[in-house]
Amino acid sequence: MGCDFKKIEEKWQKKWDEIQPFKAFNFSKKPKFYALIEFPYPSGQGLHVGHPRSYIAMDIIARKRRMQGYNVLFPIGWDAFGLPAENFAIKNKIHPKLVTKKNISKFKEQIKSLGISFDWNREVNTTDPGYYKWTQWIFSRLFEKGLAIKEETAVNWCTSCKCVLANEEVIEGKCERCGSGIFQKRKFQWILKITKYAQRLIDDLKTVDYPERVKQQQINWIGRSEGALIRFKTTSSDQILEVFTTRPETIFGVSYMVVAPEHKIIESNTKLIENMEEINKYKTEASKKSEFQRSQMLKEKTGVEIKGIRAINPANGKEIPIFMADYVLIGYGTGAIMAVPAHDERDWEFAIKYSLPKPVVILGGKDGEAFIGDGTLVNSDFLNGLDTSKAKTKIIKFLEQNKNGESKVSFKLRDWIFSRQRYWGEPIPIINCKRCGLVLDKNLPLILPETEEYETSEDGESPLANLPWIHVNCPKCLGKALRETDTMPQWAGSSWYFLRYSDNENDSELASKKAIDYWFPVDWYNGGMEHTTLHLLYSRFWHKFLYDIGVVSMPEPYAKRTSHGMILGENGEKMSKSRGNVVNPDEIIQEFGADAFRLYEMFIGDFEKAAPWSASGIRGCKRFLEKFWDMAFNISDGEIRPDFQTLINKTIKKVGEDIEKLKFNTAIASLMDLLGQIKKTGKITRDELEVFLVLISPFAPHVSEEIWKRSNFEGLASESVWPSYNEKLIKLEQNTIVLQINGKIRSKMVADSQISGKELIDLAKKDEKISSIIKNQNIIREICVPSKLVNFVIE
RNA sequence: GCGGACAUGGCGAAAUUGGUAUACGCGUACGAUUCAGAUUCGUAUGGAACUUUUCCGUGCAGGUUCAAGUCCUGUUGUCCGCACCA
Repeated sequence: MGCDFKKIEEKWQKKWDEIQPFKAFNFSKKPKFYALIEFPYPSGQGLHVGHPRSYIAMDIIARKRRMQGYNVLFPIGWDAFGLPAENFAIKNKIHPKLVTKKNISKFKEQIKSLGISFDWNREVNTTDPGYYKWTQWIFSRLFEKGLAIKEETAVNWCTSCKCVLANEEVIEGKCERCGSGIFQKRKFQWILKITKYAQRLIDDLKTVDYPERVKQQQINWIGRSEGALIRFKTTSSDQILEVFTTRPETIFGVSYMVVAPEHKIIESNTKLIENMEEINKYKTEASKKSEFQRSQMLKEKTGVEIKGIRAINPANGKEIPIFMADYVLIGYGTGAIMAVPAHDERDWEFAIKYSLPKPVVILGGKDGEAFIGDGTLVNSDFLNGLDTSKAKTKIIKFLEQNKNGESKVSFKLRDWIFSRQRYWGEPIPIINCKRCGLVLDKNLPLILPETEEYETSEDGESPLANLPWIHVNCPKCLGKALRETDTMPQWAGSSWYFLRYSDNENDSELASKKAIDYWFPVDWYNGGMEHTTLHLLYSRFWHKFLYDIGVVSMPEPYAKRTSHGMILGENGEKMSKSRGNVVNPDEIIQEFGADAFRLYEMFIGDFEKAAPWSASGIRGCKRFLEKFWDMAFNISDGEIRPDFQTLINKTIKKVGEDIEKLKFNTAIASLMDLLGQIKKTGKITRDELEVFLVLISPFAPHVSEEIWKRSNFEGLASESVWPSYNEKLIKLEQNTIVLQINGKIRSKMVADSQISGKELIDLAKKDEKISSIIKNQNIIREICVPSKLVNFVIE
């Protein structure tokens, strides 16, 4: 009997839309389960075969939870602000709003064709004013609490996107999106003080269930280091040079200071500095280098001495020179360091190049290189003879007493640069008033104005700057004022979208406290590793802020996070248009059906690892479904046959446990195995079919639903009850026992699982093969693993 | 350079506390069905040899153990993250 999968799939997708078996209920007597996938950016290329890997996996989990009696929230939405839609709009002269709308409907159609059990009533869209009203609302609260500030800082500038980028968006010195080089530029920007939450973002990782590599990556990104802040007086009357160091105990080994090219000591001492020309030249050259170029040059250090001012070592009062060099970064610590060449590799190289002294203050190093280990202090006055850690404590105490420094924790994490010179984003609800300063526009949502000109200008001004929209009256003094023209980055809307799902139609709050308390935390969140130091970190930060102001009741949004691997092209390379190895899910579904597609994506390999697509691999999944279809109409009334009790109970256990561990590939393998065993008998009983249908339905829901219906089971397969297994039935009455001599397999036998170890050994000795070997041999040891093996050790 | 992960047939991959290595699928070969092809079904499929049997096999070299894909030490390779972070 053939099977028209396409027709069946359409039929059940329509039916599910009507009956809505996947609707989540706010407040229910059932236990709640919140399953979340990263909502997609609806790009013009449509759905990629990589997207569904996450959706199908969470769909399987969501479907299983519903069958286990949970009130499941499994929502989807659209992360629709962002550059690609805008670039497409510019190129094709279509408003990004229209492009986005079109893309969303395409995505929606594609996702629906996969039969994912999303609750479509909960759909959200970050570009909807009813949604971004609340994104702006959160920004406003951040502003009120002083966590959103406008400041001139060094920013990453992408010349191609004509836009600033957050630190997290710079990958190997290049733009995350377009791959162009990034230059450092000073600019007034909106900044979110994520660094205020750095410690908590590390600490609370202990309270959540994330993969170890995700935690580690976040910890490394935040980059906590303990040390001291030390203030060096200078020969310029009121100029103090502040440095951060993790090795304050080496202070007697300081032979010079270094400041970053962007350091403000230059501007405030132009009169004292004797070689301004030389310095300005160095500064200009440094600013011309992109961050990528700067890191490519690695350890080749350059610098220039700042003549005219010297620093004074607070430990011994000695005067030392100050250099400017681009191996010191303005963005980390204080943008200045105390250089200890004998005990720091970078300072060592610099000191060699510029013939500076390298006084040794810790014993233990070799000649000709910097010693960075621990040891005993020498040449260090009152620290002499102490070991590194004691010296550290003592010097910090000394500095504190003299008010020249204190212990300090520093983070690599930089504040989040939050403004973008772009059209297609949430307007920042701030009004610039000459009299009142920055004033919140409380009239939300602040609607993104209509325009035909959404191209960024050459000078890097936002397209909004040219619109009459910017003229507004100050809400405080009612005088003439101007609107902020930068927009928020794409990461804004996605930093809280999971909250909106809990109560997506609320227009008086971002979501009611009651709904949030009911659904949160998210029980299981699956997403890509590429978001570990972007969305995942940003959203944890926002959630903590919302916790602090009482909007949410727990400090972490996600109880459990997992990550899927990428789906690669058939050649094992990353799928991309330019490589010509992109697989279009529409074509696959057209040819093999959604169920085969779903099965194959889960069967392809370890869920957490990258896996290459295989056109022939999906064929096997399709065959399996066809076999199943044929079998299901070769049904005979009756219970589970005794011969199948063990295997079926085992399979229930295996499939259930494997789903929880994301081992979808082995869950499917065990279903294939079971079907193969049943098929050998030429028929399937009704009870066997029922169990099999329930187990396979999360993986292949359409065909399961159809067979369920045709076999006259009650209701929907999607609403059936997940079976339990009987542990007693899993244990075999008889086992194959492996018989070994000196650890090598020599024979096998079948034995009752009840019999004792001693009896087993006796039986083994009687085995024909074994007895012929051990005859005339000295048995030194007899080892028995019940119901598994017997091993005789002979000389 | 630092941190993390991984290494198993022709391919994607399985393998509980150390206890039958290669489950399941793909591919391939042969056979059946067919006018033929596609599909489907059946059988076989790590390597080697003197083939009812034996030996060798989980990147490489050692070690622990009655027993190692699994544990330990060293080593090579691949991938990922960070990268002058003071």
